[in-house]
Amino acid sequence: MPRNASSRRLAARPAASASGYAKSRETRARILAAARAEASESGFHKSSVARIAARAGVAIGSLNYHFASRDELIRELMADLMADLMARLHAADADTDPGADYFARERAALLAFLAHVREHPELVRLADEIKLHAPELYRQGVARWVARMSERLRVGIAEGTLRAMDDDEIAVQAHILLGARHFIEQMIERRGGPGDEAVVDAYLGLVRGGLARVSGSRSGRTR
Amino acid sequence: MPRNASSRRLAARPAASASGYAKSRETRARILAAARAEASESGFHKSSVARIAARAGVAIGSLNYHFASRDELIRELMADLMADLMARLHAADADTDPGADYFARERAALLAFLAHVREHPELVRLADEIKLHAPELYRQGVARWVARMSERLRVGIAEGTLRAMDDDEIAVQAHILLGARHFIEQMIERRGGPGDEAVVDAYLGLVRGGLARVSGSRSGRTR
Amino acid sequence: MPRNASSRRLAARPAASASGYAKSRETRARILAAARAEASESGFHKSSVARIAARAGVAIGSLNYHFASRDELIRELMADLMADLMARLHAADADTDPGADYFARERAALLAFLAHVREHPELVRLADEIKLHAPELYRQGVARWVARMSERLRVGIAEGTLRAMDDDEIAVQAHILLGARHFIEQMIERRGGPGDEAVVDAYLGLVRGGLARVSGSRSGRTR
Amino acid sequence: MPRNASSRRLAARPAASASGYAKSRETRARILAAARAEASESGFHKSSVARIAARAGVAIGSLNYHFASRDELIRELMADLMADLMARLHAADADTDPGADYFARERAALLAFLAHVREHPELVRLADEIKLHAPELYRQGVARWVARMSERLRVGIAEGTLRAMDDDEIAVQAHILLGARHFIEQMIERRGGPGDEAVVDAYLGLVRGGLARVSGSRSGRTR
DNA sequence: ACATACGGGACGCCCCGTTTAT
DNA sequence: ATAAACGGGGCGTCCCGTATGT
Repeated sequence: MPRNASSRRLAARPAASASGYAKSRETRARILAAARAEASESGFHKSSVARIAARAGVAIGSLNYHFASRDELIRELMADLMADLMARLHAADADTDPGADYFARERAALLAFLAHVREHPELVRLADEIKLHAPELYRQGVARWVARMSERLRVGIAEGTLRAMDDDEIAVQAHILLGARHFIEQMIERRGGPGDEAVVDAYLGLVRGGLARVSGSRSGRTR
Repeated sequence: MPRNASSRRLAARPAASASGYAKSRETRARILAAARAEASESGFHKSSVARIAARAGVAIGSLNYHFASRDELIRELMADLMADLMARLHAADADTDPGADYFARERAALLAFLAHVREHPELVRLADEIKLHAPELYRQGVARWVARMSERLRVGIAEGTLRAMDDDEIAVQAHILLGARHFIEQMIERRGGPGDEAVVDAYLGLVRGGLARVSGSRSGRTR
Repeated sequence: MPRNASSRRLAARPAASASGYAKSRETRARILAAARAEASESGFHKSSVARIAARAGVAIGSLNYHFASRDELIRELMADLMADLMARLHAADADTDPGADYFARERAALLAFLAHVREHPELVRLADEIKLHAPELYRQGVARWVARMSERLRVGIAEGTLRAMDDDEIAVQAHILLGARHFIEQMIERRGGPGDEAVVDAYLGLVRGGLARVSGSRSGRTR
Repeated sequence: MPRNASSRRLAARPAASASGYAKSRETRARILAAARAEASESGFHKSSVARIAARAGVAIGSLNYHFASRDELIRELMADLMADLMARLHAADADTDPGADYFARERAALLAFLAHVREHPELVRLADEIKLHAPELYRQGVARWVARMSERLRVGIAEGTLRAMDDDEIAVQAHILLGARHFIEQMIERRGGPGDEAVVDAYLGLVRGGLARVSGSRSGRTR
């Protein structure tokens, strides 16, 4: 009587990668693209396999052929998205003028990042969903991001732009800077608020010199 | 969150508030409590009315009697949670020594907040879920939070602890500080990382004096 | 992400019996009747909940309200069928003339049983399916059946119609007689074969005197 | 068993037998073996083509290449199993001492049969499944079995061990004996019951002399 | 008024046997 | 002989509306 008793995993499914068949890869890609489109519109958790299949123009069974389950598909999609996001940040860093100092580099990267987010506003929501539904994946992305930022902080210190910090403080600051960025996304959604540049400059003002009033007789704001 | 868009209105239901009947209020409260418990364990979107009813020990129909729909119940629950969170932050602020300066007050409030989050770790996840499923609600909470923090920044400026800022910059800084807090939650989840105090102090170090190396004749880290 | 992770059992469902609501009982009965009709036509394993619901004239959701799952419904149906079958056999026994001897009683009961099977030919198939899909249930039925037949064998011995047997042999003989009955069902399906009475008499001939040739002039059990 | 009734015929497929290609025959055999293993573990109706293919280590399409459909594969498998079972019984008969009388021969054959069933307990269940899903096949097997047993009854009569019977009674008795065997399988599953020999002897006791009490000096059939 | 019992469908996912392309 | 794609159901879950007490 038990209908789902055994549930042994079925073997047959493509080698998950590098299947020699061009068509297969293309279909797989089409499915992933459709899933991404769906998720962008309605979020991951609303993306039913039926809708994804319909949008991809394939039969529902094909999803099951290429992905063991909806979860696996969604998870792969999430991983892809995180990877894209990381790659994008990477690229933003790489484009910055190597002659500039830490703050200038940071400014350029930040603006590039904001521009990207503006072009793909769904990314913010999707990232939040990843945080919710696949925390490890999200944590992983954060870890990589933090590692990268820590590295840049170290460069800033080495070149004399930033004050000295030990490793622990570097890690903490990297996290905090990330948090700030995280919220910048939100802030720029406000209609009619200050533009990207004003926001970024305010942020960099904080990072550069803090908020404390400079004591002593004269000014000397660092900038 | 909205599960189906129809939402035809139905006739009889209690005046939604201030029903004079004690039993009714109690049942309503039991349902909300059960829903909160469910959501804490499995998140809002997994909290089915059936499970909530079972946990509350009432019939499934009672939910529909007291709340027009699952969505309305969830929404009310979310609002409650946000209110609680705000109240908590309020309280944290109120407890701080009024004689201290901005940074000292901020430190105390931040530690109190972290302690609260540590005691109720589900709050972080639930807040994220609210952000996802009821963005306006979340935005609302953020707005209040930012307003509060802006006010405190102004106090700090007035008392001479913080440097002068115009309204726009105050708003931006308030958002950024919020973002930092937001991420602090994440960071303290790291096993074996630095303790709460170290994190908070690093954060305050950034806020106080920034990260730039202090040029000029003498060093003088601001701290 | 996991969709079916927890699967905690949901509370709400009728008290399974003696619900005060007449309508409920009737619906439940209608569902069971529809399921029985379906199973009679196509067997248990082909009876989909959709078809049963359609035949019963209720919505699919109602099945789930009255029965936790298809399995539970089918199982209850199987139990009912076994109970019916047992009751039928009981009745057949009860109807027999108490003055007759063991063989006469057995003959009457057997013919009654065969008549019942002829009227409800699906019973045989369904019993086989029960044996396959719910062996414990089947075993249970067999146990009761054997107990009953053992009792009758004892009566036959006590009244002097049957030879003496110890308990072990009684049990074995009861099983064997059951097996014979079991096959009688098959045999009478043969088109154009001997009629029920001939079959039963041949069977009783075996049970009475065995197949061994009566050696010598008089009796002489071969053994 | 028939899963969908369409069964449109398709073109190319091996000549179904005697394909000259060694590899082909071997693959076919591997598939059948895998199917038999699957069925032994989980029964025919749970044996999905996917699982069979996985177990056989061939692509899922190969099944359809070698067998027109799942049904055909299962059917062939069932036929094989029945043939094996018949062969086994044949062998059991052949091994018996030709000098012995009917009862002794029967005893030996029965014990051999029981031993075989004990070694391959899945056979009972599979036979039941065949009965359910492919009744004609089962009927066929039964017919052959009965023919064989009738033949042996005739031999027993001819040699003077059994009493005289006309053809009809022989057929009926053969069926009944078969039924008894059928149930013996069940009985020996009982834990702690009497051993095989005791069961067989009780059975033969019944067959030999019946259950009626031998009255007085002379016979006195009760009826 | 309050609470419950009952019934109704709409999806959701996944599995299955099969047919086209390679 | 395989890989890839197909579409049909299967079952379970869910939220809601209505009828029915109390």
